[in-house]
Amino acid sequence: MALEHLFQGSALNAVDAKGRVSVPAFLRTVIERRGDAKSIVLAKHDSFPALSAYDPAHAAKLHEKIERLLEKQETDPAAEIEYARRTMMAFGATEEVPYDSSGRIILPPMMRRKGEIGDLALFLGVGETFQVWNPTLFLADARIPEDLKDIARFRMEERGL
Amino acid sequence: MALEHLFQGSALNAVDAKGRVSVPAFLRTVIERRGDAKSIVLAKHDSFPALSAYDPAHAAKLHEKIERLLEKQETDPAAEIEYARRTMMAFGATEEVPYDSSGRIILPPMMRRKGEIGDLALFLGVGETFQVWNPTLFLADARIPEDLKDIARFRMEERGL
DNA sequence: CGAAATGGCATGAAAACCCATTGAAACCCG
DNA sequence: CGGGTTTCAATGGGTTTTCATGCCATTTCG
Repeated sequence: MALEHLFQGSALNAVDAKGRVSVPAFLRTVIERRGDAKSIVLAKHDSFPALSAYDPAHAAKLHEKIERLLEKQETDPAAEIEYARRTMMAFGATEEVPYDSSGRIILPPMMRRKGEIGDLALFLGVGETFQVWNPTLFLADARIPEDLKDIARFRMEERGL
Repeated sequence: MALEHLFQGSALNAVDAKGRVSVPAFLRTVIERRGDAKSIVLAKHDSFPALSAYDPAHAAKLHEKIERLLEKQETDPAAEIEYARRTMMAFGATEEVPYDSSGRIILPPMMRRKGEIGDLALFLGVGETFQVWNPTLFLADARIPEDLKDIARFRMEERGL
């Protein structure tokens, strides 16, 4: 996977009264290089109080991965439940949201709650996916390296906060 | 298989006095991208007290899957019974229902009973298919991950329940 | 004729769309 | 290298469209 197809970088954008946020342009270009969809898939992050996001093409790959797991043990009833759980999480617990011509999505209320996003959204590219954080929670999380927090602090100062 | 052809997302819709429900628009668009039918096939879910649903074109794939299961265990007589059971379920115990111009289906009474659907229907996209749940049963099922239940709870709060 | 099924229309809320502004970054060119 | 200009990203606001759903008209069938 070439670097042009990996998500990287950070940005701090405003969430407006309608719940709209601009997806940073540098993330959109990656999305559109990885496929031709102008939308992102949002999910609750597995371990952080934040959202995990990726392009639709990546979601399709996730699906194939799950399908292959099933093929290996399709007669086992316990495996069927496990398969059901995974597909439910991968697809039921996610939302695909298109961005408009100016690159904005509307943060679905459910995702906004799950990620505890207020009126600021910190975007963080992490390779195959990117994350969306409430910057305050990011700074408060003990598991986040200090150098990364410095970046968040810088982004906040940039806008006078 | 691209994401444009996979079911994902969730919604909680009302079942009216006549047993009609709107199939969420984001599921209908997938149905109509996978074929040109404006209908869905309903079946009792294999392992959950819920309904499993898919587009008519998907029924053929289900059949192939059952065939493959049979070939793996041809010599086992119990497997033959299992095959017969699955075939009967896959085709006999299903109903195809069209949705009207406003996207509504009439939940067949039998399916409504099988899925124990009351006056609320929780739709959950899970890739190749989607599920229709009584949200109360969904919340009560020990096999469902807590993160998914949060979604159901949110959908209920959204409509003030 | 009455009850139930079905199709079409009306409404309110939410989402998609369009245009305008601002401020910063990229660019150009002497 | 510097000053001016152009481009583009982020954001605000208003308008149109779509969706879910209630309601009513029409049909169907016992």
